[in-house]
Amino acid sequence: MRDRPVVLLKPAVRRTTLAVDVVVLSPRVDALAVLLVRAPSSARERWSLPWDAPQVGEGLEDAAARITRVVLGAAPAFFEQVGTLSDGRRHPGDAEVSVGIAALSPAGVGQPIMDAEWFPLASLPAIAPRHRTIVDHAAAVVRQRVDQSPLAFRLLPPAFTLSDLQGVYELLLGRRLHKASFRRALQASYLVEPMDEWHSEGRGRPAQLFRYAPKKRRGVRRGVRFDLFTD
Amino acid sequence: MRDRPVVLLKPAVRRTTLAVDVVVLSPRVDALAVLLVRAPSSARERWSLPWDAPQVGEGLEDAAARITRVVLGAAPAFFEQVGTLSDGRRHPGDAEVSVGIAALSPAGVGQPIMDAEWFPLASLPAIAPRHRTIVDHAAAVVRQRVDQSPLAFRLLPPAFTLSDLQGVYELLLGRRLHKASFRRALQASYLVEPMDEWHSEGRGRPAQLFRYAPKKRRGVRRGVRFDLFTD
DNA sequence: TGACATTGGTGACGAATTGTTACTAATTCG
DNA sequence: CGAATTAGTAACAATTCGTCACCAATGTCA
Repeated sequence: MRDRPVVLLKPAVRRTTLAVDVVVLSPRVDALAVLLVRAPSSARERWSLPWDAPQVGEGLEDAAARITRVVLGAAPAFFEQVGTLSDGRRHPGDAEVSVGIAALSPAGVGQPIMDAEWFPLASLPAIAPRHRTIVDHAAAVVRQRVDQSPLAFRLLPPAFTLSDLQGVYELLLGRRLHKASFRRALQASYLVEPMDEWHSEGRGRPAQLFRYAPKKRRGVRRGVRFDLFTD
Repeated sequence: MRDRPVVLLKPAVRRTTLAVDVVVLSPRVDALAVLLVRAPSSARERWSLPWDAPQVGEGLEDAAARITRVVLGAAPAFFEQVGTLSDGRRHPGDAEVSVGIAALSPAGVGQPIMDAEWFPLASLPAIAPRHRTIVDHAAAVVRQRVDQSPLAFRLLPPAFTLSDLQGVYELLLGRRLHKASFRRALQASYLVEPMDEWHSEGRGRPAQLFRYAPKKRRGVRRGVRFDLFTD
């Protein structure tokens, strides 16, 4: 055991500079995309995550919603904090502390303002080091939560086909899923309900539309799944 | 779609007051326990979470480690951020923003200082509202991550019996597990390896000691488990 | 000393779940 | 019309899971 400090803890708050950095994620063709904004020409990198300080009395998620509305024109369907950073890495506004927030937005909702653009997660331009860290955390958090939270449904419009849903899961998980298994598991979960509409996309059989409508789950308590460990 | 703002986003950092609030968790007899410190008599509640502001240049987890060392005399085995709060709820130091951090410490490590005490998670004394929120978040995060992360091993000494391990899982999950199933799943996961030591606790057959020694997992990629949804 | 209580540990079997194959259905294209 | 394409499902085999039953090694106590 280590030596005990002689003086007790005398806690005190400290003033610091704070920013909320938002990773807006949306499914694009064949990849998850992140919304970046063009930085002022004085900045070191051309692009950055949308960010701002929370206003006085404004919650962190409220700030994230406001920032997203400004750059996308629509509030995201879902938020999740992905971590608060106070390492020394560079931030575009030189904030000492950054709160990273992932915001999920369905495909086709909103329209980026002139100075904003979607970039596939796998091929981002250069951004400030702290923003890079935040994006990586956001991707990791979303991928890790995808089968514990209805995240996938937040990346789709209210009505969707099961193929759409499977496609989003495949995007998020980064691997192909087997159609029959996917549907059987979904069926058993009572998470969606069929609508009376069909969607025809040109070729092939029209697909039935579903909506996210989770029913009370029967208490399916299972044993420990060590096979789910991620690290 | 909503109206687009006429002015673009002009991001700027804002100065604010920051605190790191630590939820030190450790398994006690039959329950998870939280370490609380006695508050100055001027405070509104008698007890509070250990907290402080991070020093200049000190990372958030580093601050949590320092705070824990002061009150427990030992650094925790594991940290996890459980969320950053900027709601209006009251904080003992009136910080505008709190970073909540869960710190896991094995049973029997360290010794609380005179003004600190363990309380079972289920029967805490009155604490500031924001601290209450942070504790609840910490418990939820730990319970949710327990079968994705080797959290349980961080609540045990380096050598432990399988009954000990099962006990920690039962504490965290809040329900009994079946011995044979638990061991079979653990076996298949290659997370532990047996040592050449046995532990005799008085009555009953002595138990073999194991250590946490995760082997490379064969890529057991499975289908989506909708049955794991927590909300 | 020898039953018995207590805790550790495992084989085995039926039930449930999962991975896969192979099929049917409904549509467009040429 | 038939081929191509996408949607949807029945059914079978392989695997995993929940449980029961049992054996092993120790302390307790009559």
